[in-house]
Amino acid sequence: MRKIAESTVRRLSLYLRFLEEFEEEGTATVSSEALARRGGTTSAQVRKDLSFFGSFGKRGLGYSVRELADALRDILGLERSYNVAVVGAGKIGSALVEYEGFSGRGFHVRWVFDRDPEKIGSAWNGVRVQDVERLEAELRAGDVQIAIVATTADAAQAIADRLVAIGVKAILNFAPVQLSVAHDVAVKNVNMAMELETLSYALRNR
Amino acid sequence: MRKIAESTVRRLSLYLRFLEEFEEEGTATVSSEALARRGGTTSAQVRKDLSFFGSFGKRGLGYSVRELADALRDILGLERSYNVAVVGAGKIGSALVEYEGFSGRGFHVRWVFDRDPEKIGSAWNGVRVQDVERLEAELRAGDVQIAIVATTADAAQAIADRLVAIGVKAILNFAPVQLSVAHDVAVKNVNMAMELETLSYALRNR
DNA sequence: GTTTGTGAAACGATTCACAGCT
DNA sequence: AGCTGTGAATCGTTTCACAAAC
Repeated sequence: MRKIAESTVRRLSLYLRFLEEFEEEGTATVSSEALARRGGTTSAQVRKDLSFFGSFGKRGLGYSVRELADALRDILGLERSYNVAVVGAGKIGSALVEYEGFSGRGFHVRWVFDRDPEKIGSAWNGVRVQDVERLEAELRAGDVQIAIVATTADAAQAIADRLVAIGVKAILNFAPVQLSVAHDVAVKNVNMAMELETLSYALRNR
Repeated sequence: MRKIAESTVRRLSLYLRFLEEFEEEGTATVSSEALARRGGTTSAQVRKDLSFFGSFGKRGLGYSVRELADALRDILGLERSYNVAVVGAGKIGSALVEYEGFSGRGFHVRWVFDRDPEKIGSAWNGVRVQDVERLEAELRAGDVQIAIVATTADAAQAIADRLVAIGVKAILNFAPVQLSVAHDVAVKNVNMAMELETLSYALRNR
């Protein structure tokens, strides 16, 4: 399949959210224009994004909200469900485990690891915090698809190496370091300090 | 000043982090090549990014780590400090308040607001959680530059409207909605479900 | 008449490649 | 000799504009 830009995939994910809102509102069809307005983009952009994957609309009519939402879930791989492991039971890890938006979309946190003996053994949202030493033992047996690294900066690379060795192919990294991994592993970085710095830059020029 | 791409600003922020690492390691000068390697980009990209703001290196030699770091802090607006208000004292809000990476970079959380009476009055990291009804009263008096919205999806837009009315010009939004604000207000969205969905898409094609 | 789907045009970002400085 | 700074070339993304479908 042709390579799709990251920006396109992010917009598809946005469109899906809007379609679900439309669905709740009871709207049966939408035009590319209506979707674009809600997403702060243009109708041509919406149509181009969709055109990479097929044709989902009816000319003169627009898109069936239900059908397009199903198509997007299929494109994004969201009909299946994912087993997620969180490494690092700090505040961020804890926020993620309890985050509603995950399980509703098929992302199930099955494991939480930490190295702090104070935390090991406590249960979070029904998931027991385990010693990070047991990472390999637990995850090799289980069927983990996605790992979330929410450790300190200095521990993150070593954890990533261990996750990759186990066979994890997708990592969401909250530690403020650039992880280096084999090129067939997908890494997404969320760096809150960096986000604030781009805001700082934006404020500078006002 | 010429408009700079968001992607460029994000890389500058990354370079700064690397420069600080080099500084700790005691390295006095770096080449664009060395910076590029650490950031997973190219030397030409590094030089081009910097060239938008001036010329900071010495031909044949590279960049002084100290000088370039200072220049980047200046460009990003990080020599000043920011007063930050967090709205929404859930898990995410709490993670942010205690996040080390913020105060070290001049982002000081001075206010935390919530509507839950159970939370109001408790102190977080030395900051007392206040009733969100007092948002205007508190922030008009204080000098707030950046607001972090960490409320539920349904409350976020109303909070954003109130923040903008007070004069806030920069919002970091963790609620999974697209905020609509006046065009002179900078909004950065961090949407963890969306990040996981792009990982889901990445896994699909392996 | 309305709205899609899509080549072509315009725009923007990255990479190349080299002159110029140290 | 080594590395920066930068126009020019390339590559990728977004916008335009319109023929085709309903």
